[in-house]
Amino acid sequence: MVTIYDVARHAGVSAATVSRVLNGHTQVDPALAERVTSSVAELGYRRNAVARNLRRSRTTLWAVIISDVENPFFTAMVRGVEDIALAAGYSVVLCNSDENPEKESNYIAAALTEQMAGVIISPSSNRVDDVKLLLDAGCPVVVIDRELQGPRTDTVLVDNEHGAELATTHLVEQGYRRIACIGGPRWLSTATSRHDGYKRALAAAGLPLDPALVRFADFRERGGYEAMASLLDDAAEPDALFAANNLMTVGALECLVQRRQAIPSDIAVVGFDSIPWADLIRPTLTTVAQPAYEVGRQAGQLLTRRLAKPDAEVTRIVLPTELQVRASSIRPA
Amino acid sequence: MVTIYDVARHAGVSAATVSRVLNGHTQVDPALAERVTSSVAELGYRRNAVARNLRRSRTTLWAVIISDVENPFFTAMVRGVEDIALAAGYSVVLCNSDENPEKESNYIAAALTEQMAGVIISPSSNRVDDVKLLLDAGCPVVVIDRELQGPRTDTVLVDNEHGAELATTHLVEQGYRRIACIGGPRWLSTATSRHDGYKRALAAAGLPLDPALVRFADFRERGGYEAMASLLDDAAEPDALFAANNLMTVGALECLVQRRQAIPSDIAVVGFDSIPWADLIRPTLTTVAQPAYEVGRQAGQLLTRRLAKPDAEVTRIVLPTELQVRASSIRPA
DNA sequence: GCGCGACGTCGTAGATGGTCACCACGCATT
DNA sequence: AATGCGTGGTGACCATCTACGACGTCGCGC
Repeated sequence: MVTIYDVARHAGVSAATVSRVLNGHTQVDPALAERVTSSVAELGYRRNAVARNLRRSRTTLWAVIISDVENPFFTAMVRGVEDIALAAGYSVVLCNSDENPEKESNYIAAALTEQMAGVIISPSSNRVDDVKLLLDAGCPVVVIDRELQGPRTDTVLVDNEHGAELATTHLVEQGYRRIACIGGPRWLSTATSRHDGYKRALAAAGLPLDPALVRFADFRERGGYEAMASLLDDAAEPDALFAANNLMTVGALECLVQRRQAIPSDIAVVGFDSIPWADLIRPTLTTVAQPAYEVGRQAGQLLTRRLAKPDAEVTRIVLPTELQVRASSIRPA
Repeated sequence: MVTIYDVARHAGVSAATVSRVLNGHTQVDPALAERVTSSVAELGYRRNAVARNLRRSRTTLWAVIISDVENPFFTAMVRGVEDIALAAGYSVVLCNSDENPEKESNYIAAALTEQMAGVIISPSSNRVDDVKLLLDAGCPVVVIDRELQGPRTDTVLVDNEHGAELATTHLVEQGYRRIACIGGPRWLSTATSRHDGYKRALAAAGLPLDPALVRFADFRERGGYEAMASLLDDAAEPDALFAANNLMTVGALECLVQRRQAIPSDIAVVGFDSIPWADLIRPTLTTVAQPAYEVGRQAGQLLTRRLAKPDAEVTRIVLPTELQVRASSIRPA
């Protein structure tokens, strides 16, 4: 392994000078700099980031802890973060907590011991302690997608309540009256906000809130499937469904297809968060679209800003959602 | 920041003893160990991984460089790698090269300067030099999904040629005669193997290989869409389509839907690599399924093995593919 | 013309936080 | 008393960065 000393010896200068040339903050005699750069090339030197990080006691890594790599929403978001990070000279370490608080804790611990420059996280739980740990250690944190009670951190969210309200109101306007809701885990702000939007729309329309039409699942495909099955089995007799995230929507659809329920004539469906290739599904699917990529970009920008100015005031960004009406929610004439 | 020396002082032992307790290779007096662990807890000490990595001149990070985070095939694969890595005490750093050789080079350079323990890569290009760099630096590499000419590395592939042959033969058996092929970038082994399988099946059936029925695209949705449009516009008049990856299949389907081509009566479709929720697409889609998660697992196992035994002989694993027949390729009576 | 101060450039050396080879010491066994 | 093993401490080392000081040059003022 060729070190900075080898380069120094080869170029006939001190290691400090090599370091200065490499980092370029300080002025160095151009002739020496030239000798250094050519020595670097000749020896094939590449600096040891580990040693560098130790000495500077910071790294150029961002940990992005997401709750599900297989959810297209999160991968799109990661792309947004990535683009900002790269432009700002950071690298992204993607960590998949899998909606598992245990794994999440581990990744947070890793971010600390690895001295990551910053963390972007979509929390799987409400365990605030872990995030506190990061903040106490002076590690900037941006919370995305899900709000966290307690610690004051930069946050990027979407307007969940409004989106859910739009979706439910749309179903009401189409003439549906027994609108079921498959919600997410009650400890996640996204789940409660979307459920609130659903309730608010019902109230605004003067419709009763029937507990028999509500299920809470886990934001995953399997959970959506089972919730739908339970709605059908318990004879709740919904004429429409609002599902609070993309994967649960897919699960519910699979259940409906399997049970030969026609959409939207037997039951209409609106999902929250788009699913890829929604156009290919038959009938095409009405969804509340969220700007996933943009959420990632904004989070990245918030993090770069905080790294530059640690004392900047805490920001909370709420991006709009949009109802995209397709065939699955249009009441047949 | 609390260091190992603070712990040592607090526990009344030397730093070496603290280190030994933390790492646990050597025997330490249980009484001392107890004092150390309680001091660690009391002071909230967490070891500095950067310093540790520097001293040991190795890390516990794997770089997984994939060519597209938004392709479900790769995310499923990453899950497989992750499960193995975690069990073996490593963490996964996910890097998205985006089919861009430039980005890929950057990530490889980062893997080197960051002293990553190993690299798992699905190459976006045939630039062998970068991979050579890793190998020369003694960094173990596992190549996945796409074969690389030249450097002898552990490799995990699927049986692309056979899968493509199965798909094409299936279309032939259904009575289709003008079977189009949308292939991938010619410099990727997956693309050429799948194209070879297509050609072989045609030859076996005694069908001519009509260049007017073949397009080469980029393994992305947009590319598939444009290739399909070109096939239709140039009056190649295919009665069936074999598309060489999942995203291009989706693109082609979108084009067909838009042009009101009925599947499979106007044109039958078989895709390579499953797409999520294929059951919800109408008609349901016939695909060649690959064991994505298993590819990741095997790659992870190969990497752990090589880390344990650097001189183990180079392994090349080829996993089977399987044709899953659904509605899109069944010729109407 | 000379002296002095300022500035720019470069080298020396210490610091970063852990790990581990090596050594020392104590106690038990022969 | 000598040997050996188990245990714990000392200090070198990993590769880099950077504060500080030294040295040389240049300009300005007397």
